Amino acid sequence: MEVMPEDLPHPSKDEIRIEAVLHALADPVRLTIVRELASCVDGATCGTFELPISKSTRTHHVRALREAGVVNVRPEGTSRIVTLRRDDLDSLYPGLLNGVLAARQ
Amino acid sequence: MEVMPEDLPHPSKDEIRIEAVLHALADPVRLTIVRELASCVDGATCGTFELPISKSTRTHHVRALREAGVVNVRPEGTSRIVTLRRDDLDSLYPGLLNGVLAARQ
DNA sequence: CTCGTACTACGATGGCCCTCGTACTTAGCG
DNA sequence: CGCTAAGTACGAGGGCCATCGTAGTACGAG
Repeated sequence: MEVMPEDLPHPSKDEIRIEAVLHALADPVRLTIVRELASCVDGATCGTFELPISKSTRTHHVRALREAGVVNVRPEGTSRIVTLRRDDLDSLYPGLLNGVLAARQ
Repeated sequence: MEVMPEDLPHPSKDEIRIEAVLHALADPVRLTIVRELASCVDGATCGTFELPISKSTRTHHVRALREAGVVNVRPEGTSRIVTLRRDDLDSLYPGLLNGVLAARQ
C-alpha cells in the first residue's frame, strides 16, 4: 500500500488482528498513550507521554502498540515519532476507535 | 434504571469501565461468545456455545464477560440465559461493538 | 572526541489469568 | 427418592506479561 522508510517492523493493514488490537488497548498505560495520540494530530515523541512509569516500561508499551498495529513509530534523530494508525483502524474496525475514545476517563 | 430479578451480580451501566470491557473482549474464546450472541437476538444458553473448552472454563469466561458488563446472565431453570448488553455498550462506547464485530474472522 | 539525551535490549520478578479436573448444587423428570 | 443435565466453586498448574534496573547503542551539540 504505502511505502514508508522505516526500520521498525509494523504489521501491514491486513496483518492486523482484532484480538491483538483489543489486548493492546486493554492496558491502562497504553490506553492513556492512545488518548494522548488522538488529541495531537502530528504524533508525539515517546518522551512526551506523561506517565508514572520507567523508560523501559514506556518502550515496552510503545512496542506493544506498534506490533499490534495500533500506532506507527518513525525514527527522527534520537527520538521516535509515534502516530495513531487511525485510517487503518477505522477502515478495519469502523467505530472502534471512536467508541474507545468516547469513554469517560 | 431497570429493575430485573437477578441473583448474579452485574455492574450497573455507570460502573462499566472501558478497560474491563476491552480486556474481556481481548480473549479469543470470549470474542467467539460475543460474536455468537450478536448473531442471535434472543440470547443463548451457556451450553449452546460451540467451543473446544471444558465446562468450568466456559463458566469462567461467561463470568468474566458478565463482570465486565458485556453480557447479562439470567437464570432459567438449570440453565443461564446470556444476552449482549448492546444498548449499554452502544451508548457508552458508540461504535465499539460494531467495530469489533466488523472484524474479519 | 566527549558528553548528554533518547531510546533499546536483556534478564529478573511478581502477579494475573486461562485452563482444567473434581466435587458440589440446583432443577426437572419419573 | 434416584437420576440426569446444567452450571458453579475451588484449587492447582502453567504461561503470559507489566514492571523495573542496568547496560548498551545511536544521534546531535559543542
